Amino acid sequence: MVNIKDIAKKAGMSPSTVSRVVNGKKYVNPEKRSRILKLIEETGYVPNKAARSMVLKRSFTVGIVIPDLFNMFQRQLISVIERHLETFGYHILIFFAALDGSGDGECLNKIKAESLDGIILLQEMKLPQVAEYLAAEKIPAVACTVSSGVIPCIHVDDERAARDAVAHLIGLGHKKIALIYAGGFSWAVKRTQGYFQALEEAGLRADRGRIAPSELFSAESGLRAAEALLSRTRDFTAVFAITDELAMGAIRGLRDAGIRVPGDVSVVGFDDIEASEYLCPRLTTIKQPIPEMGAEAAFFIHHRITRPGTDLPGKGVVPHRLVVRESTARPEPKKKQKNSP
Amino acid sequence: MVNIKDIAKKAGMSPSTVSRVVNGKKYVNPEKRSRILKLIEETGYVPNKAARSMVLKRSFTVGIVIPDLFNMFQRQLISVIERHLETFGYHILIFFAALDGSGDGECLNKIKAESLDGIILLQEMKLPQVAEYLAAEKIPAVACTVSSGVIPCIHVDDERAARDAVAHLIGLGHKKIALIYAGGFSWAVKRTQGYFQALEEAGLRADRGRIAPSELFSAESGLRAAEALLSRTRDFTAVFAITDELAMGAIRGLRDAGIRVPGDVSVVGFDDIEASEYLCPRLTTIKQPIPEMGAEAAFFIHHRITRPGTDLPGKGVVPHRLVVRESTARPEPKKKQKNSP
DNA sequence: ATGAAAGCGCTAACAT
DNA sequence: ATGTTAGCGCTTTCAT
Repeated sequence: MVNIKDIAKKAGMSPSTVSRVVNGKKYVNPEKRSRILKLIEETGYVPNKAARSMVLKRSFTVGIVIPDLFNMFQRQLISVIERHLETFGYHILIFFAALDGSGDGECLNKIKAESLDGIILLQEMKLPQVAEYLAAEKIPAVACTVSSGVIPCIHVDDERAARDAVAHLIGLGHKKIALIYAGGFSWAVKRTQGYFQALEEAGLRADRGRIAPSELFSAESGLRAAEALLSRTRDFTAVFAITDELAMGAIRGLRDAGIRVPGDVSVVGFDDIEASEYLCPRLTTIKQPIPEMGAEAAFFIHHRITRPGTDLPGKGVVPHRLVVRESTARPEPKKKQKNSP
Repeated sequence: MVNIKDIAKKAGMSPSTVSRVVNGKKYVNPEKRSRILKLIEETGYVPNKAARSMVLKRSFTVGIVIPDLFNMFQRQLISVIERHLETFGYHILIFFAALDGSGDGECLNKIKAESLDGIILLQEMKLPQVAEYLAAEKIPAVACTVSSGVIPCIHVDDERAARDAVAHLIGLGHKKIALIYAGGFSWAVKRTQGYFQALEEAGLRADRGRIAPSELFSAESGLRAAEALLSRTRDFTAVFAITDELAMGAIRGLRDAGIRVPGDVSVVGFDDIEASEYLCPRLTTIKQPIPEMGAEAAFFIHHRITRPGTDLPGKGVVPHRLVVRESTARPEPKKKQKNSP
């Protein structure tokens, strides 16, 4: 690999001069500059990042911590963040952390070793040392969708959004609304709280039998949850799944059981992932503005790196939106037709 | 940030000793070792990666080059690769490259700056310099699903698989089979070739009017392609889409036009992404063994890094499999019922 | 405007 | 078994 000394030697100048050229500093003779530039071009020289980051004490990379089992929404979000960060000239290092926090310590060590310029959390780190380290080293951090102590967070109002989703169902006339949820994230508990609130506000009581826990956040897991729910009761006309992926599995489970969606049962999801629009029926859901969230997270980190001390503009709460598609409808007047004749 | 000298000073020893402990070398007094270990524990010391990689001339990171517009299949693949590489102790640096190769040069520079230990290509780099650089620097490289000159590649036999997919349709009795495709990748052209071959083998002639190009590989783009196809002709009973995502959009387009799938038109995809099983109807498709492919790519890179000179075992061709689900069926006997009465 | 020299944190000869 | 030293590639004073 060609290095700065090689260039200097070929140009008959010192490494300092080459460095100045590379970094666009002033005080260098235009002729020499162009000669060096040509040499760089010819040799394909690129400064070694490790050396650079060692002396500069900046790594030009920002870390993203994500759950090891990340769902589609998170995947989309990561992709957006990466693209933006890339634009700002950062590299992205991905750190996987177990959902249960068991790998937090190890993850922290990896983070420490990198001397990151900034970090974005898509995963809640339970380990207090993480926040402590970040604070002590003054490493800019933002969380996105997850809350992590004092670290600023970009997110929708999950509780309110979930309430909106369930309220939509109630508004349609549903009274018996099932819930499919999974745990492990603060947003997940907020969403289930939103469900209960909506019920309460409407004077409906939550029936424990209609609450179906899912082990993970995968579609398959949602399918299992729906099956379990169905094996227990069929006395509901709507389902709120706290993520689209869960809803995706739930719809499958419902249909497999011969239940029409939304004919017999309406389904609402949360996230609005790409696939939701291609399900059948198209999924009614809460849209999280992924592009905005990702852009904001990336921008904020960049801003804090280049101009430290800046605060997150506003509270970091981005607007959600109920997207009504085809998976929700009014409940059918009477299920048992014995009244009609 | 605490460094090796700090530890050495606190322990009253030299940095070398600390280094030996950290790297698990022999020849260090057990007592001193444990004292140092305790210090490391207390201070939370972690060796600086930049410094380490500078002297070792290894970065402990492998790069993954992916298309800037990566599809769901690629996303799943990346995720598998990352997990495996992580297991081997590598960090993963993601490089985005434009589909058209316009960013290849810039991308190469970034790669150069990193002194990567290895690189995995999920994107075809058109720029010859990339392969040259990799060869010159003896940086292990594997491609996955894409072919890139002499770089070994892990992939299914795309042409044959596509042929199998279309042959399945033909076997069902279909004679008028449409194609939805997009370009930019060698696998994409192989798949379309497979389509033509299957037709030819069956003595069917390919009708240009039934070939629908899609701009991108997104579901939305597939939807558009289906709409365009439909606006031109309805004279087909089956569709082969060269990716599941395209198929996903195509099914949507078909259904929106009041066409039943598979009642009126059968659809086959390619990839078998997660969502395929949750579509309606469940998508019949060619399964690429993502877990195996990812594992193999990661393993190969690790092997080449640790024991250079090793060759890719076999040709790197992994088996595909036709997964028959619900989106394909025999064509209905006669569309126009004027014959039946 | 340019070069010499120091130093970033670490490892690996080389001494001892 | 342990310490001393040099050096990885770069940037940055500090001289000149």
